[in-house]
Amino acid sequence: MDAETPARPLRADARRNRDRLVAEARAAFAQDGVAASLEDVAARAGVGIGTLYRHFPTREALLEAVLRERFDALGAEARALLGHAAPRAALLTWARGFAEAGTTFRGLTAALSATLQDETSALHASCAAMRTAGEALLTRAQHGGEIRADLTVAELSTLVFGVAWAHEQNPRTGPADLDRLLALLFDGLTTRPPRTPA
Amino acid sequence: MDAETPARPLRADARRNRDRLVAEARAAFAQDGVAASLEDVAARAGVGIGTLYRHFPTREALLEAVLRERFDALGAEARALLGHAAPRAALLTWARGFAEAGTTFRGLTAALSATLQDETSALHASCAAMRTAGEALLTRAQHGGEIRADLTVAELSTLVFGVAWAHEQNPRTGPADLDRLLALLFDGLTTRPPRTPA
DNA sequence: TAAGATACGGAGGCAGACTCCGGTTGGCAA
DNA sequence: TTGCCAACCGGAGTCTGCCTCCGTATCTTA
Repeated sequence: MDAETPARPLRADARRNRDRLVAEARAAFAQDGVAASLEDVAARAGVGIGTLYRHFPTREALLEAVLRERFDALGAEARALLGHAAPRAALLTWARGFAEAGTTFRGLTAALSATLQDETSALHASCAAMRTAGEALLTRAQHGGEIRADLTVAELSTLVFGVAWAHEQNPRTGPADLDRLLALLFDGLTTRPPRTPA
Repeated sequence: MDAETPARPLRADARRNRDRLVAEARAAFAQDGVAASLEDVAARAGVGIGTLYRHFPTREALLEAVLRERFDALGAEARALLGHAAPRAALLTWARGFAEAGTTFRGLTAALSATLQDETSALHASCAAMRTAGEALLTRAQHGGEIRADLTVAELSTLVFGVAWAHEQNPRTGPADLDRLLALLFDGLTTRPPRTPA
């Protein structure tokens, strides 16, 4: 599970190439979305396409390497939120982080959503900690009576990703719009006395 | 708005080929999703790829032809729902139809969402009536006090498409799951006394 | 410094989008 | 019925990107 310490350390040139590939992939994904040309990534990094594929057999593997740091941070943040006094607010904060992570690159939500179905994918494993922490936050908020008890983690993730994706589709929106959509999701579309902020 | 009556009627062979292309495209999209190979569509229809591109310059144009009937029916249904006694239930019914239309073919929600941003696209025009009818339904439900007054049509469409997309991502789900997700969206995730069905 | 394990690179095969233009044909006028 | 030509057809060709394979180059270690 720790790609940083394989049985044998990488040769110096291999290590160098791998690092440059990750850096250039990040730039390419940011510019062109997750569908960026891998040949272009290799060219930017000054290596051949064969080298890219040796290090990262699939696009998802490369994506995972690029996102690893972000995911780790989000998992840690989620665990920290468990100590937070307000369960519902903590869950909402986690959901926002989850949604934002999914919109880092254009098309990322779709890629994540697809690979999360596939338990053999590198991205799946990489997300697991983040989701597990989310589950704990959800359970706590439900025990506190602030979030409906019939909601499952799967449903919550699905909805949050759906909102993140929908937000990503509209090029004219900003972070405030994502907050607004998440608030609508949490509060619902129906008129009822607003819950006082937790 | 009426692509069926151009300045000059199509020549008999052209008409025949166009009809076969639409029929085969529907089958191919149903089988392989909206990313189905257009060369394959042309082959199934027994015409050259050039013929396909002459009739439908873009994948969206072909998609529009395939979906036209469905969209027209949904617009009509939405207008009929305006006479419905229960505004909130009527809006929810429309939302479900909207979401279901978006999941007819795998990948359709994404395609629709993308082209709806582009006012020059054929799909955009084709959806306009459907969305306009939805706006009327929303306004009515808001005037009745059943749906929060601060919700815009744009937000509602975004959220419904987000839910439809998220539902489509999970291959293990059925129509009942879509209903459940839409119910969560309408009612919200927060615990409050449930609204009595309108 | 030499051997061999490790890594590199890009040619090449494949697939699908889209264009272009020589050849074909349906439909109308005489 | 015939002849004409605008309208239409078809698929070869070009381009882009994915991914594999293997001869060559480089690093590491003894």
